[in-house]
Amino acid sequence: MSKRNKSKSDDFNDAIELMFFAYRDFIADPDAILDAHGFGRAHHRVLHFVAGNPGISIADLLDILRVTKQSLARVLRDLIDDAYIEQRIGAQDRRKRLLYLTEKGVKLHDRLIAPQEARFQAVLEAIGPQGFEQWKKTMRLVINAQDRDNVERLIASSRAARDSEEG
Amino acid sequence: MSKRNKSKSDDFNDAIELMFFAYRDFIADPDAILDAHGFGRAHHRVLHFVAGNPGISIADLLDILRVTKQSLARVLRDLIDDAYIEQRIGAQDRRKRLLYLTEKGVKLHDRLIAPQEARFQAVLEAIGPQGFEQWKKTMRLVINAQDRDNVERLIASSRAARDSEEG
DNA sequence: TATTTTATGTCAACAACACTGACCTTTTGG
DNA sequence: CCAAAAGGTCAGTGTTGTTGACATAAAATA
Repeated sequence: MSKRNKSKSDDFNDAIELMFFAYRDFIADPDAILDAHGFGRAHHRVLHFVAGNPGISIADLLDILRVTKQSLARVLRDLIDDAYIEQRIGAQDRRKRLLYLTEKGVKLHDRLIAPQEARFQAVLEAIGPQGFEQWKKTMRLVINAQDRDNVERLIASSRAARDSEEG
Repeated sequence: MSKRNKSKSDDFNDAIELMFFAYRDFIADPDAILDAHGFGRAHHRVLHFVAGNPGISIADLLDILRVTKQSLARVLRDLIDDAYIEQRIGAQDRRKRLLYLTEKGVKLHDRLIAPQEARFQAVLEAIGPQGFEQWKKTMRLVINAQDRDNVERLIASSRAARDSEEG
């Protein structure tokens, strides 16, 4: 018997490669749409998290994206100049610039997530609701333990934002 | 009953955000190690796929990474100059430059994947072997349908490469 | 009220990593 | 012999990230 059994290190290597390839395809979808607008992935990320967290402050957005404010400023400037995002001065704290998608911004964001939703629709159809829930549960475990609570809160708040629009 | 049920669009948005955050943490692990060597993520990707596919040609590596040869050339030059990777002229086709990790390259690659293996070790312990297999099955479905066979072949060949070293 | 801190904006320089386009050599295969 | 394939390289460009420094307005505090 020279044939080796499947080892743990095999399993983990599979997982590492699956993360790479799955993310590569997942993120490649919206690129063509972005290109047509002269935008990049950085713009996409900003649109997405402003969509999910309307009224978010610059500081909070920086925390999510984990980039410097100079880096954020560039893409945010593009999005504001082209009227995809608007800033409103905070009511309680007038130092804060609260970010909202404009109607135009909502439309672009919808177009960007459409192929990603379609991708997961196909996954859901293939494995069923239970399997899909299992997968999400597992993905949560891939996230750093100390970040999980924050991510849960973010996901919950973006649900709430979507509910109040669609509902 | 003003409370909305959980909708499909909620599920998909969860999935999209989980992909973002899981990948962010997953990929952040090796960065500190890379920094110490003056390398970046591009170097990591090259090391990883040469490790999994010893003797791979430039063209095949370009197919996997989906970058231009000019982009690959830069990081490959760094890795060859610092003796992490060596090139051998193809025996059958002398035009080909087959890539192999040196001993030094193997060591660096081992250090880079260690935190990622540890991450998935923790996931495996939390959900068990069955759940882990389910997760991998689902991740395969996230990959573009037309790419799945290629990815399967790649994963299989990197298993074989590891087996012949460790076994 | 005076001072400090916070939130944000902005300028400049730089680096990593991707791109396009062009051109070159070596080797293979018809 | 000659076209095609595999690879290397040079030059220029763009996106996205970084540091560091400095500015302003508003809030918080002494």
